[in-house]
Amino acid sequence: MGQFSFHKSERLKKEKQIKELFNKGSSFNLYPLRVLYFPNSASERHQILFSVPSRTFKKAVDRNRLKRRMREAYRLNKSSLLDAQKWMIGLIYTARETTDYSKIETAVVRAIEKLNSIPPSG
RNA sequence: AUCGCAAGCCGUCUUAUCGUCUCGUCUCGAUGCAACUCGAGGUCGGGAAGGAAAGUCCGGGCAGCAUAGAGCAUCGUACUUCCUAACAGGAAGGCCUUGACGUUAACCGUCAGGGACAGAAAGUGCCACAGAAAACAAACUACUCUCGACCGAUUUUUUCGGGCGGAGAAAAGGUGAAAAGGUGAGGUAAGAGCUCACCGCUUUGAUGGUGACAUCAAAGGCACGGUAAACCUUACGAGCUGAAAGGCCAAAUAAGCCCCGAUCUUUGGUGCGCUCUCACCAAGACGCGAGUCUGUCGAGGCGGGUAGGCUGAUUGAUGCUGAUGGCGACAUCAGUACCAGAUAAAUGAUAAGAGCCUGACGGCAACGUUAGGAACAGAACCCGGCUUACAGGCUUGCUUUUUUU
RNA sequence: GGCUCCGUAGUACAAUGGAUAGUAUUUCAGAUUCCGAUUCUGAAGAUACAGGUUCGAUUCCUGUCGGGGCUA
Repeated sequence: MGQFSFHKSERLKKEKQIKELFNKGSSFNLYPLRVLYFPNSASERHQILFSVPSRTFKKAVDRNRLKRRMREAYRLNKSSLLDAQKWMIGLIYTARETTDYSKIETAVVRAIEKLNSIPPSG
């Protein structure tokens, strides 16, 4: 598996895991994103989900484009995420207007740096 | 050539690097006698959003449930004929209507639009304000005198005027969206379809047309205001629920408790929203009885458990090309193609170039340089329509202005 | 994905098809007060949008736009 690939198994799909992430996970804001994280016990890999609220973006085209940009930024930068702790990560787009790819990429890079600075729990 | 309108069609492309989904193929691994099974992968090959994928406004396919018959209710549709699997869709036609042009006193004709276009002489309701009156036509004002008595003038008779009573008639009355056939002539005390001509209306008949309807003729004499996108009537149609439907596999099962209702025979219940017919079903004990207990059936709640995968699901009323039939929507036949299949949801990111559009500069022009822009919008079981959004381009028709022959 | 309901002043609600769209509150101005509050007087402010039916539409019909609710 190449270092820039992004396979299905790296996505967070099970409803139980998603509920666990939203109920027990910690979070921080990093414009234009909000990052949720929680230690992952079910998988050997980091797993991530991307979300754009339909309340703020009514057209499906806009939602899909933002999710694709977030996913692309994570795919190209995920190799810098340390493997000491396996995380479940949720990236939620909270800004009210669309932003271009470069701004999303810098936000994702800073989010990964912040996750690396968190010490692994027990 | 230019400006606008309508209809139809198209609605960016190429390359490089990294990456996603899917089908095939190959390699490796697992189980194994063997694999058609499962998993991982590849310098492998093919494919991957739209004209509206949107809104969810109609109609079907497909699936499950329900289904004894009749009537009613409810919902929908509404000029005619045809197309279609079906439709509130489409085609052709009829009628009404708006505008322009032609000719004119009009009728009429041509062209371009619009029309939810059954029934108002089956019944009910409503018609504000204004107006005499708003719906069985009657009252009021005004009108007339073949009438009556009275008063005044003249005063012999007669004649004139006035109000009162009576009779006639429904023509006039500033309103209003709408005023009870219209115009003209006759007629009359005054008038009136009272009579006549033309127009309109109604009825009947004939002819043409599949039909909506049209044309012609005769008769009736004016009754019949508008509103059905008010209730309603008539005709026709409709069982309900939607892929979170449904099927298979795996996993997990849980009894129990509470509460309400029904239940034992001249009655009650169930069966389709209601009624009728019809069919089917319906316990024991105690007690005179009311009722109580046990049981059965049904609805709800508490409690406890599972919510993962496969299928449905991408070959179809399918697309393209041609021929034939039809005014046309469309149909038939032949050939050819396989063209997304995701499921916390796949098409992206970066860079370069070509073409397109706009502005600026240079140039007579072709064109060049430079800066910017590229719409509406993302499949979610599948089709046929409708509606709405849309940068830019192409074709056809009509129109405005201008030039040449 | 499917079903369903609703759009009236800044806000919460009214209004048989009949014209000036009403009530409360809010805002503004004035009066009262030494200054405020309260109170009084006056003013401003709306039928989501576009068509149609009707003499006349907030109301009836159709289509857009927006919002809410339900649904394993």
